Order: sequence, then structure tokens, then C-alpha cells
Amino acid sequence: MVSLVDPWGIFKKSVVEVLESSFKNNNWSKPDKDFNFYIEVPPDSKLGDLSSTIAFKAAKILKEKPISIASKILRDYELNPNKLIERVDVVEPGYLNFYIKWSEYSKLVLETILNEGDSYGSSDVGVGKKVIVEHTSANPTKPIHLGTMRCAVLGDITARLLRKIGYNVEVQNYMDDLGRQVAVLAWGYQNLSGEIEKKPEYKDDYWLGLIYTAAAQKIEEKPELEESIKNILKKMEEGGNEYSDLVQKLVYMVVKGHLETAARMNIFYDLLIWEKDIVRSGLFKEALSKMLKSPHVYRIEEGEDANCIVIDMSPLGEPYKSLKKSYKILVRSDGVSTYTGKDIAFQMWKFGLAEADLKFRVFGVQKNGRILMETSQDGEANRSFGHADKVVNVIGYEQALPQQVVYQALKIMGYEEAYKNSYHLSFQWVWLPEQVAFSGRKGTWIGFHADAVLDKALQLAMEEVEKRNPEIDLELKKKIAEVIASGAVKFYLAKYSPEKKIVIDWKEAINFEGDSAPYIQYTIVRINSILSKAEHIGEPDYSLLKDETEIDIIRELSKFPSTVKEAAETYQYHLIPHYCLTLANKFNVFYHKLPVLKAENDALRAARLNLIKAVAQTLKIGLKDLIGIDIPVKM
RNA sequence: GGGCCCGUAGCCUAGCCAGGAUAGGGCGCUGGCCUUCUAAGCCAGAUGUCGCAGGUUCGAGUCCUGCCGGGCCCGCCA
Repeated sequence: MVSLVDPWGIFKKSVVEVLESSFKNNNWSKPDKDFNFYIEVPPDSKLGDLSSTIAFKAAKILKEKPISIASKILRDYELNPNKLIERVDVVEPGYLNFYIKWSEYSKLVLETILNEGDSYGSSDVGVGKKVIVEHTSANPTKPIHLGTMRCAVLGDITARLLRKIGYNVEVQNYMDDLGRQVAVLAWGYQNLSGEIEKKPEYKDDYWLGLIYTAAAQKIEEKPELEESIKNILKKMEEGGNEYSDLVQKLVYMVVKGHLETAARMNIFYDLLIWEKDIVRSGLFKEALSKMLKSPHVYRIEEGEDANCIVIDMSPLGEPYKSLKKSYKILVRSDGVSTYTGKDIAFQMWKFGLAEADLKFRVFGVQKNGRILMETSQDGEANRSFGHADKVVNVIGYEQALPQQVVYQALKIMGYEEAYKNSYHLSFQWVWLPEQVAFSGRKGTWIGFHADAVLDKALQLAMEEVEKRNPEIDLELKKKIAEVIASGAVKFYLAKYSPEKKIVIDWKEAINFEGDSAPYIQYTIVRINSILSKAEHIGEPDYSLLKDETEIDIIRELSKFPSTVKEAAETYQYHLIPHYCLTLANKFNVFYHKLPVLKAENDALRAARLNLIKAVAQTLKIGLKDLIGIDIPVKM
């Protein structure tokens, strides 16, 4: 970490100091210690860079008109001015508007950005702490569809953001290789792989997905096939037989496909976790023995749930949320753990509250060079996994209640820290046109799986590149088209807030104009093109950057560190795409208005060159480092 | 029956948690800008009962209550 300058934060602090000292001066008391002086960004920069509505709030308590309170604050300020503040205006009926002293601020902002380089926006919030981000966790029976991709994109950005603010991040992908669905896949592979031809262009996950869907439909039609599925499930549980080997082989084929798809969007993982290994590691048994130490976890002796081990949720109020009973069953009367039980145990493992006999080995090397590990019976113990200080689970919104139950259970059992540091990053699924849900069983995913969307985007991007840059060679064209296509799709999944349902709209998903990744990519390429023509940069005089388009850019640039921090700490990852769009737009407005290379004099030319360099650099951090979208060399 | 989420122009969306000054963008539509740094861009224009009704407040898209519409969840299943 080089340095951690947050210019906007510094300006805001200056404003707070002005208000604070005036309060002290007038002997006004603050209503509470978190009192924030109601500082906000005015609707128009003509009304200041920051403003405060404190006078309205204080008016009630002091029984004085807002305008007179504001005037008193202004008077105090004028006796003790701040070097970053140009002036303070009092506006009817009582606003206090603070204006930045740009001659000082521009220099601070631009020098900070150019000095810090790629670390601009970094901070030390998470230094020395580890966070686990679990995402994707798709059923390994079919290719990833756009909904799962949204999960992956969301998780990926979360991981990148948390890394940016200093956390040691471990990205996990949890695979259910024991469920009924994989048994159905295995049955299909044995009985239907003859009729569903594997065409050369099919990826394994796509082909097996077709088989899975066909098998699921067949089984639905002929319930008598249920017997075979049960048989396969039994064999899978026993392990060490032809069925368990087959399932492992098929699941590996599918997951490799998932990883390839994710890699197309620059999404990578640190650890694959197989449910089978969790079950065999004895994790649940160990966790359960710890759970039983809590007075709220006990065996029910009689009644309909006799012989079940449960956790009493009534300390949270009875009944908790919409649960029908005041307790949740952790172990069934037949001694088998429930999903809730397993989830609690796994969450405990993530925090290092249960160790179990989990072993790890190398799965492979990813496109970005990072090694991907997996759990395995044949691996070795490795204490570097798990033991997190904070856990983010990126899981669909429909699991809001079960996730809450898991976290609340930690609290009830006395793991207060683990409870406080568990976060369910919930998101709405992607819907097919006409509000049809993605379904593996029904096969509605076919044609809308992530690879298909990316392929279609690639084809359209290629046409665009062909049209706009016919002179460049084919290899480069392909490379550029790929970056544009995957960027467009990833950005589409990233720009909406997670609780909004996305109904697939091809025009929006594969959009190269407007609020899109290519718009930002184009802006960076455009700046790089100017910079490459600049040859020399003289001595800049930043105080010459006086045009409102230049000021707008500097103001926006300076907000980057605080935006990153806010996005990471409040999990509002879509703030980053929006930030990039806003900054790119401000640059483009400036670009059309003022010349850079042919600026009136050398000092201004140098200042503008550094200004646009700072824009390109910040956009690159936002787009490439935080959203994980590459920048083409040419567009 | 209970709980959670969403409802902002023809379509998509930001703003809502921490209430303030003319509700920001994008797509689409109309018109303009490539003999000066890449037009995947920029400028101008039209399009809004912020789901509805109350309430709190000097002030409500934002907070509270009720309702309407849409999605989801409430199992010894996974």
C-alpha cells in the first residue's frame, strides 16, 4: 500500500471542522455523538460543492430562524478560514454552501492520483483481516446460466472491492456433488448419451446439460425410473464404486465448463469445495458437539419431533420471523443432519470455529495464473483455508430466511463475532423474457446459458470491430471483440442493484453504447490515444484548470476513494459501474469542448494531459481492477 | 395466517438506509455536430399522478400506517 489519500474525505472533513468549531464557539450542543452536521452534495455545483442543512435542524432546538443560525456560522468561518475552502455562502431559507478552493484542491487531487498510480482508492480498512466470499455455487449438472452468472459477477466484484480495501480474500465455490440432481445426470449419461449426440462444438457442460434436462424430463414422465435414481444415490453415498466414480467424472466435466465460462468474464476462484468432502470430513459431527455445549441446542424427548436435535430460536423473539416453530431442527430423528444443521456447521468452519479433517489439493492453474485448490480425500491438511474474520455468502434472495437462521444460530450459541461478521449478499435472479424462470429440469436455460449469450455478444462485437477498424489484423480484431463482448455482458449484470429483478433484454445485455462497458473502454482508449501523441509533458500548472468541465472531472476523480470505501463497506457494488460511467461522461464532455494537445500554452497543456491521464488511470482501476473488465488496445 | 423484496416517462434504471434547493442516467424518438486530440462520442428537444390513500414535518421519491400490483420465503425435503 503506497499511500491512502482520500481528497474528497479531506474536503468533507474541512467542512465538518468549520461547523464543529462554530458550534463550540456558540456553545450549541450536539444532539448526539454520531451527529453528522447534515452534509450533502447540492443538486447543482453552482450551489456549492458540499452543503449543510444544519441550520434547519438547529433552528428547532435553538428557537431561532435558520437563516440567522447559518449567518452566525458564516461569521465564525470568516474569522477562521480553511485553506481548501474558497468561500461559504448562506442561501435562503438557511442553506450553508461550501465551495472548494480549486487552486489548492486540483493540485492535491491530481498529484495524489499520479503518485499513487494503481493504488489510488486503496485503503487499509481490511489490512490484517481475512474474508471469505462464497459465490457461484451452481448445480454441477448443466452450464452456468445468466442468473448464476449474476451471482458470480456480484461475488467477483465483492472480492475485488474487499481486496482493494486491504482484506485478504478467499473466494470459494461450493459444489453439491451428492444431491439427487447429479444422480439424475449419471442416469442420463448411462441411458441417453447415445441419443444425444455430442457435436464437436459442444462444451462438456453444455452436452451434459442437455442430457440432464432430457433425463429429468424422462423421469418425470416415467415415475418407475425413480428406483434407479435412488439406487445411484445409495451407491454415491457408499463411495468407492463405479457409480461414485462416474459421478465424480461427470461433475468434474461440468465444473470445468463452469470455470471456463467464468474465466471468460475474468472471474476466478481460490477453492472449490465438494459437499462430499464436507460430509466425509466429520465436520458436522465436530460442529454438532460444539453446538450441544450451548443451552439452546438440545434433543427433543417427546412429541412430533421426538429424538430430533434442535436449536431454540426463541431468544430472538417467538416465533422468529415467519418460522412456524420456535426451534429449527439440526438433526433428524434418524440421526441425519438437516440442511440448516450442515449450513451452520459450514459457516462455523469458515470462521475457524470447527476444523474437521478437511484435506486439499491442487485442482489446476487458472487463466490468470492463480492456482485453484479443491477439497479432496487424497489431499493434505492446510490451515490457510477457512479461519476468516468475515464471511460474505452470495446467495439468491429466496434463501434470505435460511441464511438469517444460520447467522442467528451463531449468535444464540454465543459466537457473537461470527454472527456480526456474516453477511448474506442477496440478489434477485435473472428472468427469461415473458418472466420465465431459468430451470434446469425444464431446459429453459438452453440458448440463454452464459456461453450462448457471450457467443452472441462476441459475434455482434466482431461485426462492430470489422465495421469500425477494418484495417487491423484478424487476430487483434478477435481479441478486441472478446474484451468488448464479455465486458458488455459483465457490466450489464453488474450495473443494477442486486435486489432488482433482471428480465433479459438482448438489446440491453449486448449493448455497446450508452450505459455500458464499451462506453468506458472507449473513453480510456480515446485518452490513451491522445497521450500517445503527446510525446513530452511539460511543467503543469493545475491552477489553470478553470473550465467547469475540468472542475467537474477533478471533483469526480477526487470522490473515487470514498466511493470505493462506501461500495465495499455497504456491499453496494453497483456504485462502481455508476462511478465509472459518470467519470467517463465528464471526460467526454470536456473532450468535446476543449483541446488537450493544442491547449493555449504549455503549462495548461501539461495540466490537461495529467488530468486526462488521471481519468484514464482511475477508470482503469474501476473497470479492470474492481469490475474485472479488460481494456482493449484499440476500438 | 406471518415474514422479506420490488413498483420512478413507451421500455430499463440511479436516488430511499442517514428527509432538503429545478427527481439524475440510458434505450427508443426529433433535430444538430466528424477539413482540429477516435462520432462505441457530444449538444439541444419532447416524454414523469416517483403504484394508490392518509399521516409526520417548515420541507416527503426518501420516514410511518393502510391498501393495490408483481416476485419470493415460512418442512425431520434438498
